[in-house]
Amino acid sequence: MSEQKYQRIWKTVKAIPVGKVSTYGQIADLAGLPGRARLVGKAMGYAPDDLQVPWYRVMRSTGQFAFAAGTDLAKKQKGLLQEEGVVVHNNRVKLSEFQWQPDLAELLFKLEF
DNA sequence: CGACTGACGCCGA
DNA sequence: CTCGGCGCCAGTC
Repeated sequence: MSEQKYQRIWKTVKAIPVGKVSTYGQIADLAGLPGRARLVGKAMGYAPDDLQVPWYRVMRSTGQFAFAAGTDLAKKQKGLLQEEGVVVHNNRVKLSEFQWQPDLAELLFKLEF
């Protein structure tokens, strides 16, 4: 199995700081898998609980949640983000304000690729 | 092996 | 802003 890819994706997602969000596409790029946004989505679903991957900080490139408004997961995601101070409006987040802007030093330190 | 299915993304109408 | 269409790729049937 391509366990290796998932490991890299999970590690990258864990590097997202509290109070910030990222997108599936951005994670794919940072994990060295450009164009594999869908794979990131799968990786979130397969992520083991004990890894404590902050999947709720990852959304679509539009700032929309990955789930339809009203669903359990969407509500959970909204709650968790608001606890971190991220403003959520109509099932979406203002990326221009909350998207994670990783700097090289941070990536080298946390990802170690 | 082909068809279908997504926690996606971009572009054009 | 909404649709439709296409690219992408691991899993499943």
